[in-house]
Amino acid sequence: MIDVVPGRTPGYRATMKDVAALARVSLKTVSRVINNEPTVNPELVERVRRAASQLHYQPNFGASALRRRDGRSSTIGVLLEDLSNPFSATIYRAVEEMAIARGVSVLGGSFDEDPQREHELTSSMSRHRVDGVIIAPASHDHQYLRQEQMAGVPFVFVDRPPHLLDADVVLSNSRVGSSHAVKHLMRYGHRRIAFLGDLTTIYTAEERYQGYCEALASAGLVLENTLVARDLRTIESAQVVAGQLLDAQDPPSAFFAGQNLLTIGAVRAIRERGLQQRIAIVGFDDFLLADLLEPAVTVVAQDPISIARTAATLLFARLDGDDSPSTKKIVETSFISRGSGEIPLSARGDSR
Amino acid sequence: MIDVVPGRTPGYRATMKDVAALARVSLKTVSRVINNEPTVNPELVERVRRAASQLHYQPNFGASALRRRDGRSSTIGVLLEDLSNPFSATIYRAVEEMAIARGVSVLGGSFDEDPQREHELTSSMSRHRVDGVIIAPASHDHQYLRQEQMAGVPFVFVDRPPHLLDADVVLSNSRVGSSHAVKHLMRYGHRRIAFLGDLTTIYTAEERYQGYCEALASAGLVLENTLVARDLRTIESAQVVAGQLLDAQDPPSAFFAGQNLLTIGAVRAIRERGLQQRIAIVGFDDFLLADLLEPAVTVVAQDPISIARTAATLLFARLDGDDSPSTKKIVETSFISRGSGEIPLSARGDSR
DNA sequence: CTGAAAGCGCTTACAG
DNA sequence: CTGAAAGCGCTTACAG
Repeated sequence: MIDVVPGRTPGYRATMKDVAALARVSLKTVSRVINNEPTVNPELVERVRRAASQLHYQPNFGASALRRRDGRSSTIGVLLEDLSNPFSATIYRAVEEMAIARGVSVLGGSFDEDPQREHELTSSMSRHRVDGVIIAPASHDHQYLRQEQMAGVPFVFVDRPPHLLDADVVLSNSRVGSSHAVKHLMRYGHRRIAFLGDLTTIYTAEERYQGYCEALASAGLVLENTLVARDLRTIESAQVVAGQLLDAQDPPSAFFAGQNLLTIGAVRAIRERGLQQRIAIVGFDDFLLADLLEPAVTVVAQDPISIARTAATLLFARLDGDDSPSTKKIVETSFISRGSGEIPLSARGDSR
Repeated sequence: MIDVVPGRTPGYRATMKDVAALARVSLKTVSRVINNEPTVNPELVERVRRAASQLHYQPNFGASALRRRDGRSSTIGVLLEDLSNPFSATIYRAVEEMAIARGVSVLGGSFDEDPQREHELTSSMSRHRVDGVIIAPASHDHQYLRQEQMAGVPFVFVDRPPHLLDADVVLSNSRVGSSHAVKHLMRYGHRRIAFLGDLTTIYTAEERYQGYCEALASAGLVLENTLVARDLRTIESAQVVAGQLLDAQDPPSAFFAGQNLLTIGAVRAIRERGLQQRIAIVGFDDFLLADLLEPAVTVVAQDPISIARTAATLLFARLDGDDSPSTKKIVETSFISRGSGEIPLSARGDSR
């Protein structure tokens, strides 16, 4: 008798009206109780709660948002490169944590570096009337988001900056971290340092390449194009290309890999050739088990949790009314020496 | 003049009414065009589209769902253990792919094995009126979801079955996969095989333990409690416990680890002691780089993509009206021999 | 402290 | 093929 409401067909959901009827109060009183307005007679509150519970009443966020002044949907969008890669997944999870604490749900999406998909997903977010968006964009022209911004939806960019749009952004210091890594290799005597990079269209991939170039330039080294391979995306492609470099006439003595899958690919190529004690490598982005390989892999580590928290803090501040000028936050990278980056040049050829 | 609508303050969004006024048609005609109803004069279609585009009109899903007969929000919930772990993230991503193809957005959430959080997040999904839910539950009593089901919201369980609720479920064959793994170790002569397991409250952790027990029983071996460690969650805890086992009087000659973090912890403990060529180990769940360790790690691999696709296919079939009895799908595991599971018993102590 | 009326943006059900 | 009216579930704005 408590669970079953007679005369209701399956598919039925209780509404405020039903709760009001059962509690013998007006709709508006139910609304007050559900929204915890303090000015309701405790006895009525009790009656309404009992009725709501009996009918398993769940408020309809959509209907409430429709009429509300602020129109808030209690939903944000988190649109990243690929939620199945650890960097994106960690960011998503850290944002989720802060969102939940505010009673906000998260609509997640992955772009896979496809600008078309970015348009579709942001458009979908707009139709769902999300309250705000955290985005690691795939495209390079974000003017189209202007309308959403003007409609009051804050955007916080992560990992990659907005182009032709004024918005908050949280970035890793990719260039400095990369430059530092390459200088580190040079300190161990390396001069022929190969660079493996992701798609040139990706902001961070370009930054990491620039860091590599700057480090070479600072040592008066000439950039050698034969040692640079870009537009690599997968372990396999990096493995093939690194292998070709190692098999060439004048191979590199060290690698700097601009992304963790590329690092792994290069490590595979090096090990295939039994060169793991002779060829140095530093990777951008840490990865699980990097410390268990032999030698353990030296990396430039990002801090995705800090990036996510910074971004979510910015977003929620905007939602709470902060209308100060847009800001750009830089999250520093850290350098983790583990062995593979500390193989000196002289080791090359030693016991071949 | 195209981007700016005079007299509109920031925060303004065009509605169908605005589009109708600009296109000089009725609201209903705009609705027809937006919903691609075929019975509209092409000239009016054109006028409406132009007006919608000029005003940057984006339909309001919430308002539309409110009035619609089916009440569909074009949203599903995907609630998993932890979206930042690779198993959950892969499932999420594969579901996302299928959802996008249907124009459905995904609300994601993580339970972290907390039943309280499961209640909060499912309740939140209900208030958002999601059309369906894919869930890897943390709790063991799902009667409370009955109301949502009756309201027409299909639930598909993944990785863990529903309890006290009739719903579709997609599971890995954990028990068989585990039993196979342990028998594999026995084939290499091992008799003292340690088990490392996750929380006993987790369905799959229990199944894997049962598989371990069955394999021992099938060989007439007695289960030795000193070789069993459960309720382990992290790399660190597994590393400590595995280390204690290895340092004990009569240490195991092999490990079966019921989860990838536990496998990694055990591998660390084994390597700390320089025993990697003497102690065998098989892990449940594959992980990136398992093949690059020395020896490479033998695992029972799950197929999260297949689990996700099976679950999403079931869910969307339900949304399309399938009301056949609930089904239980089993996704087989596969065994990947890489070396660590093929270390024979005789190797123990050889060169210590 | 409580409630009746209007309206959020849209679709339904109907009339022309 | 097109449109005016009603209503989805709720909150606002107001009156008592």
